Amino acid sequence: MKIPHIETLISRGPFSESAEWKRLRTELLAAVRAAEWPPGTGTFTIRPESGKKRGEGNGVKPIKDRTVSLLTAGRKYGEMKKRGLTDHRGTWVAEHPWPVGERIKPGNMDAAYVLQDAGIVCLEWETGNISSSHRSMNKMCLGLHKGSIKAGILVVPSRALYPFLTDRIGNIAELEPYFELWRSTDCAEGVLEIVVIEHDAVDLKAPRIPKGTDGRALT
Amino acid sequence: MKIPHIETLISRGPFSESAEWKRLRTELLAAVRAAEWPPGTGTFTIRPESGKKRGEGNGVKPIKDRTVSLLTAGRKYGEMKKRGLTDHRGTWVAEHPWPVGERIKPGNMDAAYVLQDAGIVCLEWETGNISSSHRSMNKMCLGLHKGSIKAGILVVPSRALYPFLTDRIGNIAELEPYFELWRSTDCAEGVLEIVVIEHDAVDLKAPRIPKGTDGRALT
DNA sequence: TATGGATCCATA
DNA sequence: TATGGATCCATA
Repeated sequence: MKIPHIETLISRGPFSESAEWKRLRTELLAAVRAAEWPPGTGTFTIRPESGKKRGEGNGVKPIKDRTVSLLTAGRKYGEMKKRGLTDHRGTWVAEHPWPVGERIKPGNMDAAYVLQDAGIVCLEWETGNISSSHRSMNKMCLGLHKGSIKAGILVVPSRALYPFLTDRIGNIAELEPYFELWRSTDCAEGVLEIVVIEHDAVDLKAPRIPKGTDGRALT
Repeated sequence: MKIPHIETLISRGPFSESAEWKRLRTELLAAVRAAEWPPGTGTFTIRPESGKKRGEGNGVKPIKDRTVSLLTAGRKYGEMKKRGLTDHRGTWVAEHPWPVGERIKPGNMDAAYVLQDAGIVCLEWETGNISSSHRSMNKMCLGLHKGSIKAGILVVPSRALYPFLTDRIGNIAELEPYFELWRSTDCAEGVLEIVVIEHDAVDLKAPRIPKGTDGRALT
């Protein structure tokens, strides 16, 4: 997978300049670049078919799988907790709960790295509706505002990849008008970045990425 | 329709204390209270049937219609523009475009009041997915941040009304963890409020609010 | 093409 | 019940 652009919205304070963050960022970007289609090819080739119509084009669910599993090596927060493993310092963990919000638990992060000292680096890979990307960004901004995360990274498709995926998926173009708002987030320190992804190649003979409704009786 | 709660997130500067704002707010709340079901009854009676399952419960689209038409008296921005009417000062107008964002036009407001001096009071009635409420809030925060709107009001269902409507509709409970973030919006002046709505009564014999064919609905 | 929305899904 | 999706719709 290509990364045509990285938008750095916030980068402030000692952690943003630390060797640890540089290492984690490099690791994370390498895992994003390792996303592939079809599986096992080492590159991301998309079938150029519009995703807007029912049952056509490419679904989005499998796209992030390899990145998350490369980073976390299969460590999932919930499963580890069942086995009594609750100290994740120094590792990436999938499905890590959010440390913000008291009255309502705000769901899980796609992946998180728990720092040795204190704080969390959070990865959100957006494959939902564009409006869902706003919730992801807000969640990371809230974490930075409250000081409960040290860095937040959102991964979203480029406008070139967007038309081939399920209609109205999160994409960088529609987030741009809001950059100014997120840059102005009231936080003492931290990092907030949006990583843009794009297919390596287009091939009419590439298999479609299945949509979540395949094999299910929707008719 | 009942208004069990109004959450005032921002209220700052001269406009927030002006007689004009007090008048507009009263007008707006009266129009919200005038929402009704079934049409013509003067009260909002909901059929207590879960909206989560396919084809069951109540859709959301018609709920805001009466409020918007009472406020705007049928004035729609697009239609008036066609007839050469572009000065809306001193009136409420439906489907008013957003004055924020240059590279991408960020859609329309449900209703807006154009002030005599400068600035706009914006009403967003959220009947979309909860994630869509985040986009609405971000849009209003961006408008306040840039000074292009004077007030933003979001209308969302209470948690008591929520279960009877289409699954995952915007609701006040899921927005609460983010109040702290929106309160901290960097803006010089303005008003930001969330108006919570709830049915007046429940009746097993009330007609269902019809659902449309969006999303994963069939036919 | 572009944008806000509306509707169900998967899983804990 | 609760939460983050995933998918398709309506309209300009």
